Amino acid sequence: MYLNINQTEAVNSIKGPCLILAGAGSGKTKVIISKIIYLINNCGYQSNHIAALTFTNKAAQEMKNRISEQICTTESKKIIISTFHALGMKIIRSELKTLGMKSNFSLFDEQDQIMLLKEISLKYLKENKNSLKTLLSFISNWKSKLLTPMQVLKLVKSKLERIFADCYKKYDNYLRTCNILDFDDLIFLPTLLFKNNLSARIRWQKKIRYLLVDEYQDTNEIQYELIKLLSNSDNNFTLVGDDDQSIYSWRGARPQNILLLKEDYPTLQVIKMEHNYRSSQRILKAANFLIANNPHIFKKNLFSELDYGSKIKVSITENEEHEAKKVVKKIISHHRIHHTTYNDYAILYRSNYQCRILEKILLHNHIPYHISSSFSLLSRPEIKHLISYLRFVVNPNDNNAFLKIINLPSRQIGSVTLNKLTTWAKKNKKSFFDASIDIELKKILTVRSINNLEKFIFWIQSIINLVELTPYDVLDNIVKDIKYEKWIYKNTIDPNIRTCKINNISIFSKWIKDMLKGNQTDTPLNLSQIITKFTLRDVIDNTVDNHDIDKVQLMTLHASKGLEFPVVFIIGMEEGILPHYSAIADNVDEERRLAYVGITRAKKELFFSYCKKRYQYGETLYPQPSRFLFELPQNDLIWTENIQIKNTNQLNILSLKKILKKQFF
DNA sequence: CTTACTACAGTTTTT
DNA sequence: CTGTAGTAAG
Repeated sequence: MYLNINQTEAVNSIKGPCLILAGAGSGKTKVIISKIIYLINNCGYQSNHIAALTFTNKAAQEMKNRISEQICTTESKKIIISTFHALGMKIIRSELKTLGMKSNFSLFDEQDQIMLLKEISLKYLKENKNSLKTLLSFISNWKSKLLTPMQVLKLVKSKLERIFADCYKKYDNYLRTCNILDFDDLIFLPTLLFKNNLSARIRWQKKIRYLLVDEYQDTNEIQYELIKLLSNSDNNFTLVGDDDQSIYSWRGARPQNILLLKEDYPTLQVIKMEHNYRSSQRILKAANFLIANNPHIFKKNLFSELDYGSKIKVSITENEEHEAKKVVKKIISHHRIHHTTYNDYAILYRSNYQCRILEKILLHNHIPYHISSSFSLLSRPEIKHLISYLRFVVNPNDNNAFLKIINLPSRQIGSVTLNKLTTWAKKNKKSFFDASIDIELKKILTVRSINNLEKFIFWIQSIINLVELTPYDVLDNIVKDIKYEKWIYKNTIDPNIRTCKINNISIFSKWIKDMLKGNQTDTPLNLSQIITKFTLRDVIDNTVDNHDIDKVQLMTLHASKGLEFPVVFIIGMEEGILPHYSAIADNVDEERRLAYVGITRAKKELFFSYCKKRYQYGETLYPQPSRFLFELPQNDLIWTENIQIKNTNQLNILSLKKILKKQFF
């Protein structure tokens, strides 16, 4: 692999802490991969002593793929390449004893968290999904500052904070007693462990002798702490980041971590990579113009030596359907003229819902496309439901799973029975499952309820006894016993959706089969591991081999980070969409970085578009073009029509409503 | 206890 | 507009 001077320096700096400030398209992944190979081949590191961390599964997958092209699979498989959360999971699983945990824990996703918090906060907060989300983010933020409920309770200032802190305490108690973890715990527990337990810390420092972190600007406080704790006395690690691509501050990411690093490690080597190998000069110029409107931590001067390239087009469209049609039409003609492949094209958007209309138009025109959403199959209700069954089988204390499966399919156990059950269980501090087998409870239930409940318990016990079988067989038995297909048949009217759902189930069970097969070298995954992998979305999509099939790529701007495409369309360039309503008042910088990420994905051609008219929730809006369009070098743009910049007093009603809502909240 | 209807809220991004 | 959650009738 050819490397330039800076890249070579970045690869060769293996003694002590090393920070690489890598601009978009400067060969960041290439450097990480080269460095890993260098460590193995030239520096005597064993591959199982190297860990590379990323933030998204997609990035981890990409890195795995690229590294297995370079070295043999047996070696590349030993390298830990995973997300922070997946590494946390690995640490927790191997430190169960030290942590005093049982192996059959459940992992809560956001929906589970909300469900639980709703229950907990019932007394304090009005039923309001918004306040639940706020509460959740408070708890998450506390956890990412390594604060326990007790510590938080001492710190609280306002009344509301006090309520939130109480909820945090209850929430935490609940999780611990039911043997449940949430996403934050996957970082929290290992960090706390390493802080308090030196031998555990040394154990892992010996295991991970060289640490690399991609997208370092996205680390939050606790992740930074974890990196510190994992690095041994020599501080041999490499962090790669770009503050202009920090787009996860809503998840607690702190780009300032880049600055802190210099204070914490005075010997830090800082290497800048400013040569962009991806985009035409014009595209890069546009990106630089845009991002110049943001404050900067480090000065950076990104340059390209490629052709100047063709002009950037801004297409003004009538409405969202017209917009989608224009994009698709452009792809068709471009494809024909330039003899490209379909996967040369990417359509990027701010929010997921924007892809629906595109999907419709693409389908209509028989253009192959692939939507990378955050794993669609696993978010389908029929699959989530099955996962709940599996979760309950592994951890019968998982009350959320219990509630989700108890009456689906209907077992004649309705809200009356469940209310009695849950209140009794709470009063007696038992899990719902333990409560259902308790003789005391039966005194307050009707005979019919008792019978129905006993029938269920008897059955689920028989399934629990199957856990020694393969996870695949467990699932198979559940699906058969609850006559799931029949139930779906009965409850789905549309025959297409019906087949789709039934098909999803077989895909799902095939996945489990594949996961068991794929790991034959190590000990096979158990059911608990499989479920947590699903919850973390840490699965490879085998249903479509995206690399072989030629498809137009559709994804959110967030999902596009780290990828590149010859031709990029960014749609919905409107005030309210990009920048998003919720950010217009206070966080435009991050939206700008988002636009920056989108622009820098493009290698050769870039298209923007926006609608003059848009329908949302049945309302008609007349959005203004995004301010970002005006921040670009106008000489490099071609607008499809002359725009009259309207009086911006004419803020549309919806955005006004949203802004007001936000301020009052 | 289930079904069917009505109202209502909601779309930011990910592990 | 669409999907969900809560309510009233069966």
